[in-house]
Amino acid sequence: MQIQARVKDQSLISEKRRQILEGAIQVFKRKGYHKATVREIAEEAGISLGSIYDYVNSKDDILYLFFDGYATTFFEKVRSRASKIADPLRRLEIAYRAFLEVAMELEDQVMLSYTQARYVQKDYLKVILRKESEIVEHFKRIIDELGKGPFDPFLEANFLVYSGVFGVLRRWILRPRYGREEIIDYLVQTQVQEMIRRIQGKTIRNSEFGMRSNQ
Amino acid sequence: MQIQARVKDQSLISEKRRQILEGAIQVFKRKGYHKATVREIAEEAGISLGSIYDYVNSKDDILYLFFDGYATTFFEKVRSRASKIADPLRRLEIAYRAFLEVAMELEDQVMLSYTQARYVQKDYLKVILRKESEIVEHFKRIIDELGKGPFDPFLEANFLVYSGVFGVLRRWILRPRYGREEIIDYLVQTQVQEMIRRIQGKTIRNSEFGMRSNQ
Amino acid sequence: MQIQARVKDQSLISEKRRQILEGAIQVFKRKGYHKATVREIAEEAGISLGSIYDYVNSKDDILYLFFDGYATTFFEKVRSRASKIADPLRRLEIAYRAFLEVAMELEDQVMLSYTQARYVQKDYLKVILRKESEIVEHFKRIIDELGKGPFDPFLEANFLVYSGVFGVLRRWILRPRYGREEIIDYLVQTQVQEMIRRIQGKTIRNSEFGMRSNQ
Amino acid sequence: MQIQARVKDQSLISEKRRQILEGAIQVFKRKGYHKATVREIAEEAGISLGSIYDYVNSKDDILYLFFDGYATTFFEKVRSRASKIADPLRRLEIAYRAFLEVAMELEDQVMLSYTQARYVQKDYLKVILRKESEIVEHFKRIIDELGKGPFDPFLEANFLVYSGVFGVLRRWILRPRYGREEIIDYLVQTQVQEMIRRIQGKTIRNSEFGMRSNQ
DNA sequence: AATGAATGAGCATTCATTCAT
DNA sequence: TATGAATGAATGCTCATTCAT
Repeated sequence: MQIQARVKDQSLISEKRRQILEGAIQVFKRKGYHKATVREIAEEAGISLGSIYDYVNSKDDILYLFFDGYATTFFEKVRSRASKIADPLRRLEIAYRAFLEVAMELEDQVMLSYTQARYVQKDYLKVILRKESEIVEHFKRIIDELGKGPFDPFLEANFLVYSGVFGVLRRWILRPRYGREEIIDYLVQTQVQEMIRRIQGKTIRNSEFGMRSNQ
Repeated sequence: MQIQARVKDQSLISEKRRQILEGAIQVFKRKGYHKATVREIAEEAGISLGSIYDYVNSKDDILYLFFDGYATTFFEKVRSRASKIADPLRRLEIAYRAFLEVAMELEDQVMLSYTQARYVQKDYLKVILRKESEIVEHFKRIIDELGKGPFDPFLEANFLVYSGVFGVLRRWILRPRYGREEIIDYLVQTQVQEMIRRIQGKTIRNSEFGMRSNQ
Repeated sequence: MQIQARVKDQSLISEKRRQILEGAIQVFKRKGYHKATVREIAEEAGISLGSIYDYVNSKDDILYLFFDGYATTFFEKVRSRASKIADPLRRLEIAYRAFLEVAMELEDQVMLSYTQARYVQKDYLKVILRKESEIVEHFKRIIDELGKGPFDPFLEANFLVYSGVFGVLRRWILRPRYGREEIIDYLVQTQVQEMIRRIQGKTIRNSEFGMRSNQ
Repeated sequence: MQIQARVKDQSLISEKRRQILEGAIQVFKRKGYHKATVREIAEEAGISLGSIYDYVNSKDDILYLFFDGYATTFFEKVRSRASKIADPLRRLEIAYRAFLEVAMELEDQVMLSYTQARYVQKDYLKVILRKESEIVEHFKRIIDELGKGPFDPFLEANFLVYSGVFGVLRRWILRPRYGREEIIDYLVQTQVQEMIRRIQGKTIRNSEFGMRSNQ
């Protein structure tokens, strides 16, 4: 889905749109999509109000661009941390951990994505959902390699992804009590480890499992 | 938190507010809180525009009343299905199943609750969150009775509740593929059964576990 | 100008209208005619909202009734204090002093009358102005008896009446500094005494002039 | 007290505000502040409804701007006609005459100022009253130079100013009968001349007094 | 390409008035 | 007669979008 711009220079378009999105995210974070005004976004982006419409056709477009950029970034970040480790058990853990870390890194965007999704126009929504489902597919492929378990792997993958944003979506209740790592460990052990057990009947011991992937 | 009404008759207030909320939920479902107009809510509720303001002081109040009613109803429904069964293992399963069923029953409201929560005014939000956390407490108490497990029971309870709305929040992707019962069974078995296992080290066999609680 | 009432009983009408006006004056004082709501007037009057419309046809009517009542009361009060003293010099002073005292007594109504007059409907306005001009006529007649002076007596009478509400209309600046009597004496001596001097060429000595008429 | 504008260009702001005020005064004259709608003001001002809010934050602001502009203009006009004549007797007469002429020149604004003053917001009111009291101070200073009279000079100054708008506030009754000059002469002779007499014991003969100051 | 002033459709809210009980 | 719930026209204000410069 290509958004039309009045301006021709492609590299200028990318640069300005990046600027606009940066501003928009700040404003969306503060007040959500609806209460955000284009004026405020322009100010936050350090661009003139009129100029926004040289790069975007409507306020809706900004939301779409946000989702589009977010989905792309998210997926790329997760994939870039994918390991080449052959062992599918470790691969799943590492991929999930990467997902959790990226979700926390982009927590504002994740939050926005889950609360503002319904406001993108129908035709845009499809594009976004297609992108979002790539991440589910990514996990499904890894799960498939584990072998056949008692549940449909697509369902498992969907729940895994859903579980992965628990720390972000419930942060207002979790944050004051639990540290980032605590939540990550909890999720890795209760979701990934148990998924592996139920598919392969194996229990991975803590000594070899649950180590932080970074550092 | 009491919402003032211009009208005195309490039973009339309840009745009209119910009517208003019914209309509001329809409209919120279609367009979300912000795009919903009070006019449209009035129409949908079969009440005149001006009359809405006899029962409610602002559009914000309608959102608050929705959340308040939703949280109360939800909790009551879940609690009303609580069993007197002494066995804490079965109690947890039955409570969780009840939660899942109520969430699906009230799916529109659950959905709204998760996407529109940020739009309630700050002072109202506190009241609502207090109510919502009761449900977490409810599960925490049941979990506590299982004994001491490897994770903080409040964290476990929070995740359990979060997992319980998976089927609703992801319905657009799950619905076309999986039936209600399939999702319920999946969640009961992967979340409750495995939680029990990790706390008590017991595995409940499928033959005695995972049966539908209704019928 | 007769205001129609839905109710027949004349004495009931008078009584209720008095009640309504009492409430209305309180509210008008607080917020002026426009910001006063009929609901608030009803509350203040201790009468039901709907019932107001049994005695009055519109909010405008209330304003008219206020002016009508005010003008009548004012004139009657001033006239009732008129003396039978034959000396026209003393008569003028006594009448003016009576006017000042009544204006201060009814200061809220005087104030309302001067600030809200423009909001009565055109056809009502005529009736009110006719009544108000009676008071000017009253003074003109007294002035006429003084003899022929250098200025048109109607102009003199008008200014006299205008000067008489100085203490009320400027009370926010005068009140903190000057007492009631101080203002009255100032006006009597500068307006009445000098008017007499310019008409009759006489100066009334303070010993025989400027004494308070009451007590 | 500075009113914020969305627009930056100061000279544009002045120009448009002038335009808005011009329109507002027309509408206020016709229906008073409350019945005036912003829509109507916009039309009368030849500006779009939305644009009004680029120069003003609320309808209240328009009223404030009116008062502020009026008080400033009035004072400047009066002061600009102040003479350098050393004789304080003549100075008082000339200043009063200037006041009367300005009041009649700005009669619509004077009228509005006296009837709509109560509708400005509290915090704005202070600013306006401070400005208005400058004119009283102006006269008090001139009176002070006449010497010590029987009454408090601040009280005298206040009444003088009050008397000065008689012709405007009572125009509906005076206008059909008396000309502008007739009213001016009446006020000058009865208020200023007699004030001088009572302070200095002098009578200024008509031959040297009461001549029009212009032409 | 960039700017920001101008536009007006759209919305929440108020309140005089009506009318069923 | 009295009551107060119901009605909807009217109004202040916002904000996405356009367009002249």
